[in-house]
Amino acid sequence: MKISGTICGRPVRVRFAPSPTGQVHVGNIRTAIFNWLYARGTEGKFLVRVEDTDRERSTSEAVEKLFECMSWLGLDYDEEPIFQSGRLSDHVFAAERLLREGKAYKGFHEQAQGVGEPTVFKIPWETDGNPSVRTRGEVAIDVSPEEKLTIDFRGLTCSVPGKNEKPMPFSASLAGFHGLRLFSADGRMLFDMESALDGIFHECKSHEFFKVSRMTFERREVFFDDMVKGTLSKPLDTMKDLVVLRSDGSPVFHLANVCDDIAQQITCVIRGDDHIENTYRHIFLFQALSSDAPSYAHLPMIVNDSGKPYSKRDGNVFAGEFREQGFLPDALFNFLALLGWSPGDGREKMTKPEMAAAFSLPRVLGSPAKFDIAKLAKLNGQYIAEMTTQHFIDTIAGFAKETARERVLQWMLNHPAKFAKAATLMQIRTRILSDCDEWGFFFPGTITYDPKALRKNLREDSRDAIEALRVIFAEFAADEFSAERLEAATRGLEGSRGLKEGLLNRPLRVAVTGRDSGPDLMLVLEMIGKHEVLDRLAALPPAPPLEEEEISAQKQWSTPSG
RNA sequence: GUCCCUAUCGUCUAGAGGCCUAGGACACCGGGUUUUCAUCCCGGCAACCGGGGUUCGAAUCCCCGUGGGGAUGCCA
Repeated sequence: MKISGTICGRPVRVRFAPSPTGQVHVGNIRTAIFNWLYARGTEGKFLVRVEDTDRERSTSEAVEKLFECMSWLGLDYDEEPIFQSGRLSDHVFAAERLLREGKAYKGFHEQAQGVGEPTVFKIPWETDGNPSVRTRGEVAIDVSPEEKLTIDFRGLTCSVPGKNEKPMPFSASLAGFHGLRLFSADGRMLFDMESALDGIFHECKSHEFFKVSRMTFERREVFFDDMVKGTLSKPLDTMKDLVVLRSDGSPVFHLANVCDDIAQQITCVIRGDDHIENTYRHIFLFQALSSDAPSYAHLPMIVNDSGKPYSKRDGNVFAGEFREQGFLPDALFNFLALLGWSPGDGREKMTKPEMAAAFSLPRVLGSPAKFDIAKLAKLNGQYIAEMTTQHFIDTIAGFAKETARERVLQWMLNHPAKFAKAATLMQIRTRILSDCDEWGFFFPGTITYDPKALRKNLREDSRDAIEALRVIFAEFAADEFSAERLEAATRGLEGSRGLKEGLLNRPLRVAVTGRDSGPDLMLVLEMIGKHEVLDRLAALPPAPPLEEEEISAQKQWSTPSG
């Protein structure tokens, strides 16, 4: 049973609106995922809008990467994507309309000669009957009397006492100051804006005051019900008018974004909570353009260990990096969906349809989440473990091709049967696909030795035993080189030398594979084959000396603490 | 400075006033299985930021702090 696909009767339409900057950040991916989940869970539409107005960074290559990333993750979308750059005339037209209707004005500051003036959207003065604005009551604010206070249709500018009474510049749109009155230090009223309103708005009158030490006004605030965070609000007297068209006539993000949301008939904007401040202003823009503001859901950010936005410095950030390291798209999708959201019943590993069915915006957390790569790796390993062996082999093969892993490709090409067998043995211990780089010991050729393993497991006595095993193994016919016989021979030597059963396994493993852990040793030996095993046993390198780092680490360990 | 958002184990989270002796997962530590490792199973460690209220009762509601983040652009 699916949730109804409508809000107030309108079918759900959400969008993913990334800027194509070459790489797709995990934060953006998660935003896309939440949008997608919401659309799919409500039988709504998931749309894409490429916000490519930053021409410096937006290249066709970047756009291509973006779509490639979405398809990799299985983020299928419903209508033809739109490109913001192609909608320039619409944006400029909207700005002209705002100007014509007196909802915007030209010029903000004194501009340099010869340069045009920006178009500025005015936070509307008149808000009676506006369902997004409410009154919060009378407030009084201290003003620094030594600084000038000016009022005109563009807003109020003054200074307010900060720390140590030091005047801090303050400016805001006029819309926040209904019923404004200015007072001097001795409590005398200097100005009552009510009577001056006509002059300010119709004759562009400007007022200047000195020695104002207090102002009172009726505070009003813009508010909306965020589907994630609940009711959010901001006083109008803390807001400024915003530029919608630059001096050169190009639209800024706010205008383009709102126009396009209107054009795409977006019913719900799901985006990062770094946009909350924008939303307060966008609501007025929607209204000014005769459109109902969509509902909003602001997602908490993904942060690093220090609580800062997760960035390049913190490890993998881009979809491409996860892909190259061998994370599976479904695992990454699943993991990211669980950052800030949970189905509430303890389920973690879920399919896309399961997530879509369980997803709901009110269940999304309001607080930021840290990116824990270890948990992703575990989940990725689970996805790998649950593949059929054939699927795993195909996945590794595809991955090796895609990431141009020459060595791995050579193994596949030259020893297909052995490769398949190696994959079978390694699947359960693979967490990320790039782990396949470590499979070299299965195949003929030089192997690398873990120096620590070599030192620990191949001292003189065990080297002697290994040599004895080599001689025994050499007696085997090639077709007798089976796990059972190898096992029997090894156990036999241990018996005759009075060694504990199994004691030779580790030295033997290190001698042949270069490492001290891995799949069943005898199976591995059988796979590698008589010829190669004997070669390696004969060419055993000496144990390397302790490296300096390790020595100092050992010293630290042996130092009694406290 | 001002404004906005935010606060449960190290991490992701469950938690809608009494089901809470705060549950699960990852990580970590022990034990079992595996002659290793991994998987799997069992167990352990480990949290309600602080202070005030409201209430018979607060992790949960309110206020004030504090910490973290964001905004304060003719960036997106």
